[in-house]
Amino acid sequence: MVNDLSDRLDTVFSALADPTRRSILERLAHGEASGTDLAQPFSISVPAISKHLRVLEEADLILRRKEGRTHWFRLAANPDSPMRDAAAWLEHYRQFWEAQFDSLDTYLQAASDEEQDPDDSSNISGR
Amino acid sequence: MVNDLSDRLDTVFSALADPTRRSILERLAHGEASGTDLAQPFSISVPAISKHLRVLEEADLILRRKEGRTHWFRLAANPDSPMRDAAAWLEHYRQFWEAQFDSLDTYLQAASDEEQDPDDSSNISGR
DNA sequence: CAGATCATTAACCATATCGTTAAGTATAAG
DNA sequence: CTTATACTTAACGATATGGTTAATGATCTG
Repeated sequence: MVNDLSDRLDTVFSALADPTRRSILERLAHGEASGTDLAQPFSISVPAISKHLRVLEEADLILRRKEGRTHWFRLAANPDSPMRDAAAWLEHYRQFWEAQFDSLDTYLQAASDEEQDPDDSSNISGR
Repeated sequence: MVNDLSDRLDTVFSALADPTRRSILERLAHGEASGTDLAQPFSISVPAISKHLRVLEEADLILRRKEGRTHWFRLAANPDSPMRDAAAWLEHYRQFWEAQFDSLDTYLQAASDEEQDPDDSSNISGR
């Protein structure tokens, strides 16, 4: 099990860096599915899917339940899902990215406001 | 240059799956820095840093500006940054994860009034 | 029991990744 | 011109990743 935040981020980002694994997660967002269900849409072999499922499971992104010979998989939704760590990490940068993206707009808006509203001395940056 | 969404997600998630690269991005969030600046905090060799910078650059996460012999790097903040794709992808799942984490009655309530959480200020999805 | 089904593990291969050291390129400074 | 500085490229090695086929395990079904 992965405990350190940086290790968790490594693990979750690399788990998400594969299109087959992202597809599997998308499928699981619609509900629990068996290994066969999950393998069906792909042209790769069943063992390859099995390995992807293992990667997702070890990243704590999915959970496995065995019922007879069938393995059922579902998204691991819990308060310390590594997905939250990833989302939090990205969110931090999203704010930066949007601030940068908005800066020209904001500048132009501030410049035009200044003509009508000279009282604007506030700092735009939130961080 | 990476164009397909799935390829962009592959590229950005794998770029983010390395702690050194995430550290570099964190450093660059504070402002532009030279290669030397960026290499300084790490115990790895300068060529190793150079490679990480190339990976981030090719993922369109950073931009390079050459001034004499010095290379200056900054975060690539633009409307179609792949970081946005990554954030949007995760955001979709974050909602699912939080919905699952919330209690059953919250789920039932959400199902009955079928409205968005007014507290949710992080909707960045363009779709 | 015998065979079919669901899935994993083993063994292998090709390619990618992350690091190294050594050499090369380009620019600045003495 | 010579040397120092900033950085990249080349060549290499160890390990990881993503796929394959073949074999194995475990459970259901006739």
